[in-house]
Amino acid sequence: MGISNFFENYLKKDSFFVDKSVLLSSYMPEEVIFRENLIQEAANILAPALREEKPSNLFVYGKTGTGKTLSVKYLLRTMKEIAEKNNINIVSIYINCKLKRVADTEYRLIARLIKEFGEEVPATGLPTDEVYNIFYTLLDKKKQVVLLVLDEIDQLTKKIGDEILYNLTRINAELKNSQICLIGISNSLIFSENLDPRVRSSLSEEELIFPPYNALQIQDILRKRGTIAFKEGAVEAGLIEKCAAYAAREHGDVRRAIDLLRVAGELAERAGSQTIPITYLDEAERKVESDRIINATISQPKQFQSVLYALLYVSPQKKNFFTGEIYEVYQGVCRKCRLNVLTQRRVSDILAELDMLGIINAKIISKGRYGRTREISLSLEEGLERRLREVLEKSLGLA
DNA sequence: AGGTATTCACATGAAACTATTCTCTGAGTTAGG
DNA sequence: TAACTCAGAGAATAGTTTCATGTGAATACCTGT
Repeated sequence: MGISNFFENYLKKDSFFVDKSVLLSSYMPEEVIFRENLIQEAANILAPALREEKPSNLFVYGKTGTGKTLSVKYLLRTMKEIAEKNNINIVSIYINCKLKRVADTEYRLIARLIKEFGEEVPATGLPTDEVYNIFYTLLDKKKQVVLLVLDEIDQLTKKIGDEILYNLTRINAELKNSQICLIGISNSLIFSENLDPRVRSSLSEEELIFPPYNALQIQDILRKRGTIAFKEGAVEAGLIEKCAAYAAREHGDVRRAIDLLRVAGELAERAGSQTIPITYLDEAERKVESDRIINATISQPKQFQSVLYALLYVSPQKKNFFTGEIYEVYQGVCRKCRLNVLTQRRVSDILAELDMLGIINAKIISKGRYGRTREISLSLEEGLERRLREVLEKSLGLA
């Protein structure tokens, strides 16, 4: 009874959210503000595609949340509209190379491309060059310009090297009808430095760098989205400013700022408030962070989790630990939950991964005569640490 | 004292291995004509 | 004889092991004063 009452009330209670989707990362605004110049430049580069000529390959650099993906998608969308209106055959394909089990290997990337052309290819079992051949013939069936966007391309090469990129750049030579133009998006500014020179030169014929937004720009963006997302007057004075300041502090990441605003809204709504007070921002920040860590953790394999559990297990007693110490504890954890014990080599890698994910802080230090190791410290909030421990105990089947 | 050589406890890299999931191929089997 | 079945070969992938090499600075060991 209580529950159905709750739902009734929930429906009646009018929310200050008008359109929450505006604050999700999937949202595509009508206009991309503060990026007009860069978009114009990119447009100049890609425009030949409208004349069915191959544009130069383009590379887009910039930190997370600087509007790279959004701008490129926006540009492609407009180009597509124009192309359709004028009966020009342009195919644009957007692929995020980071997506696990979708496009994070050579085989899967090509398989994904084939799928974009409407054919299916099995997830495994076929030799890679077979898949390449299918892709070639598919691509060359009719005359067209293909704009291929590879987002987070640095992740791809980090994982499997730059051979695919080399193959992709060479495709054009083999095609009779079609032309393929690569647009790479990378978070890392130094990405192309450790690339095969041949690939580098042909891949980054043109480059664009997206600088971070400053606090004022972030404010404007937040305000713009806020007015669509919330009812008027829902946002308390200073909220946007503080939210922007938080994000600007971290290299001007707008995505983060928008997340923060949304979560603060959700928290306020849940608390039954009519407006979003500034005070919710801190909690929102904490929630965003802990959700990120919990999610990252539960999607990892058991062995990974037990290493983390070992860390959490000793953390109340000490502040800093070394790899060797953790390995000792980890072995105990494995025995308890009947996992086979991995080598120290592997555990070392797992610790490095935990560092990458920002769950632990690890620094390689030399203790002189007493060797060289990682100095690890756990800097999680009390509440999160407890929650994480519970999650892990459950997942590992510990009482 | 000042200089250098060792040495520790791992880090980091590369290659190879394992288990799983999947395809393709072709031999053997079946059933209908 | 065409259709079907099913085992075996071969791929891709994630996670791991094995082997090999690298490394920063506290200490041990000199050396000449």
